[in-house]
Amino acid sequence: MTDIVDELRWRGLLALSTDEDALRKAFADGPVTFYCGFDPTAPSLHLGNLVQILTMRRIQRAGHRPLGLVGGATGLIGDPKPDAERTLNAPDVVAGWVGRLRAQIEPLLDFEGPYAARMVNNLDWTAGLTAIEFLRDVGQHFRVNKMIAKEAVSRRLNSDMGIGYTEFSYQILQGMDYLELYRRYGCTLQTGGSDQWGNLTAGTELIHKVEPDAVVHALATPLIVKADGTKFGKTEAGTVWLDPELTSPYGFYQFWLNADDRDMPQYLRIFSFRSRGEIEELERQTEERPQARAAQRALAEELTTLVHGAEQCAAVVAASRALFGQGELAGLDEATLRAALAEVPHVRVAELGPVVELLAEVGLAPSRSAARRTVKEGGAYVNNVKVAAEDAVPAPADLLHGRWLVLRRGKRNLAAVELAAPEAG
RNA sequence: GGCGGUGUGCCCGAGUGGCCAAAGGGAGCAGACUGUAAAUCUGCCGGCUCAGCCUUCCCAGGUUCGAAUCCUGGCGCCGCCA
Repeated sequence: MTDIVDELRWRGLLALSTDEDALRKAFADGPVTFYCGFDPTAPSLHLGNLVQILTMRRIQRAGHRPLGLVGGATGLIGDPKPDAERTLNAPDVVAGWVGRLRAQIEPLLDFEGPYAARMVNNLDWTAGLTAIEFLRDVGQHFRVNKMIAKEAVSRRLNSDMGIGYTEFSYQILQGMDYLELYRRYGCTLQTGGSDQWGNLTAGTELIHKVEPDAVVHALATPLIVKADGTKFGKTEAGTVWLDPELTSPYGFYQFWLNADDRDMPQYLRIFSFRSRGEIEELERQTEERPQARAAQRALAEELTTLVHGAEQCAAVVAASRALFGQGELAGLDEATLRAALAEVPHVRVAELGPVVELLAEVGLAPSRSAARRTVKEGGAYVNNVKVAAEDAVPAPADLLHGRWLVLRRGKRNLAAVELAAPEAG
């Protein structure tokens, strides 16, 4: 059996750690209770958070106990960003987000058996704390000299905007979390992104001070850097969220399917639960037959199934095939067509207007002027047939099953138009 | 509080009275090529009832036949001084 540290290293998930040999020994000596925190700063987690959840899942599978922490308290304060002050969210909003994040993390961890996971909320041990207790009992262990040395804090201190006391205190709260989890559950490892390194070590340092005998560790995953230099986890539409309301399962699947070949080895290792042999085989296929996109398909299906379920995954795979199948739209039965179109932007009209109007209405073009340009450039399609004239109007005969039109702009921007059924009687 | 500077389209940035819907770059979009990838080349890149018209250059007034460009007031940002 492979050592989990070796595996994480092979997968490129190990950017920083406190003491690798000590950590390796701890893993070997028996179940390690470890935690990773997620702050409710939005109604959903995103792909960056998914790296952390899946890393927890990996460590759990290697025989260790995860604590999934949702930051009901830290989410009220805000982790300092190097470039800007965060806006504070209302307590009831944050509380609502706590519940949503929990629901996203839980299905990805195992809550049964000897290595059962547990969810915790740091509001539980901070809400009742008085200001005096906080300053005397916790504050005394933190040296401001060290606190201002942390990357995000020092960047802000050296900028014109400075940093507010609220955000400055963040690392104390996160340090307390680790100490609290050490005391409550014997937690001896915290994982997180490398941007969290300062916060991770704030915790280990605090524990070393107040629990001299404790041996605790921290482990950070690297920032994912794409081959083209752009930020990972974003599309033109913005952040890729785990919540199906914010990013449709179709959009989620398409994100992976459209990944750059050069990023595939990295993505497979970080996100896939396939064996090393299978991953290397997929990497080989990408090199030999890139046009088949075997790795993209495999990873897209694996992750869509994991996050959205097998049923949703099958639906979006079918939808993608139907919508990108070469001109076979007319051959699709209505149920398949309807399911496929449910995955793309959709508009219902009472009568068929010009193509330019439909493109703008369904959102494929930001304005009619832009839609007109697209048609002029030959980038607009109705049912996979290029629109030739600027003033073209779809004919009733173009309707699939008497009511559907598939609009496309460019190669991959799809939308559906549905003709509302005529008034009965 | 004083003095000086600055505010242009998604971002950076040129433009100091008409030839300005506004140079150039970046981002983005489309086409060719392809594999729903990357790279490259070409075109586009305020809106509209599109060979024309309408609304823009921080905001509000003013000068002028005509203002992104000049004047007055306001607001924001930056720097130096107190």
